[in-house]
Amino acid sequence: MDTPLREPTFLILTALATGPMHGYGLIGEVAALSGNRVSLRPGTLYGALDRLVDAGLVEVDGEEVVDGRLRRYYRLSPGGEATLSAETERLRRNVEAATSRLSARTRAARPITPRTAGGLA
Amino acid sequence: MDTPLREPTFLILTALATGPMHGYGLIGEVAALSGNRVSLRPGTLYGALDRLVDAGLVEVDGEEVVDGRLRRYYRLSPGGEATLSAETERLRRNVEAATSRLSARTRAARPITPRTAGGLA
DNA sequence: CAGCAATATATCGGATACGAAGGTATGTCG
DNA sequence: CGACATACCTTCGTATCCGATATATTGCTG
Repeated sequence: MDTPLREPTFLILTALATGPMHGYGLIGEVAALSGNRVSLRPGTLYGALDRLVDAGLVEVDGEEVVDGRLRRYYRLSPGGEATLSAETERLRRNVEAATSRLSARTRAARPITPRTAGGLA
Repeated sequence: MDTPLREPTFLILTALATGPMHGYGLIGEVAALSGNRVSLRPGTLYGALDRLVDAGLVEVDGEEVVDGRLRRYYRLSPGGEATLSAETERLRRNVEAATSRLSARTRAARPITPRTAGGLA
C-alpha cells in the first residue's frame, strides 16, 4: 500500500467516510467537498471504485432501486478507513513542510541565496 | 494549470522553496522532508524538472563545477511559488475535510447510516 | 593501475491513473 | 414522441511516475 492516493481517489474515500453512498451521488459529494473544483468523470469514478474494491478499501454496501434506476451503494471498509487516515497524515506533513518554507520565503523577501552555505550532506 | 501536482512534483517544489538546489541534492532534500519515505528516482526527478521548467514553475539558476562534476542549479520561479502556494491550500482543505469526517466517524462508532435522509440534490 | 563506489547528469520502457467521450436503460416533462 | 435528467458502465488516449540503464569524473582500495 505504498502507492500514494491521487486527489480523486482521496476525495472518494473522504466522501465515503460520511457514510455509504452510490456512484452517481459520489460525483456530487466530491464536487461539494472540493468547492466545485473537482468534478469526477464516470471513467475516473468507476475506474477508481473498481480499484478500491479490488484493494479491499471499499466494499459494496448493497443495491437499491429508486424510480426504476439501480443504485449501487459503496461503503468504506476498516482498511479503507485506516488508509484514509494514514494518507491524511501524510498530506498533513507535506502541507506543513510547504507552509513553513513558503512563509520563511515571504519573511526573508528572497535574499541572494547563500549557495556557499554548504551542501545538504 | 488545473492539473493537480502529484506528490513527487509537490515535494520538489517544496524543496526548492528553501532556495536554489541542484538535481542530485533534491533527491536528498526530498527524502529528508518526507521523513525518508519518498526516495526520488532519477527518472522521476529529471522528468519532473523538465516538465516544471517547461511549465515555467522552475528556472535554471546556473551551473557550477564542483570536483569536475557539473551541478545544475534550479530555482523556484514566481509562478512556481504561486502554484505551490495554491496547491498547498488545496491540500489543506482536503486534509481538513478528511479529518473532520474521520473524527465524526470515530465519535459516532458508525451507526446505521440513515439512507432515507434524502439524496444530495 | 585496475576496479568499485559515489556524485551527477540523462534517457527509455512499462505500469497505472486519470480524463474525455460515448453507450445503455429508465422515468419525467413538454 | 423527443428531450432531458438520473444512473450505470466501457473504451481510448495522455500524463506521470518508477525502475533500469547509460555516461562521465573523482576518490578509495587492492
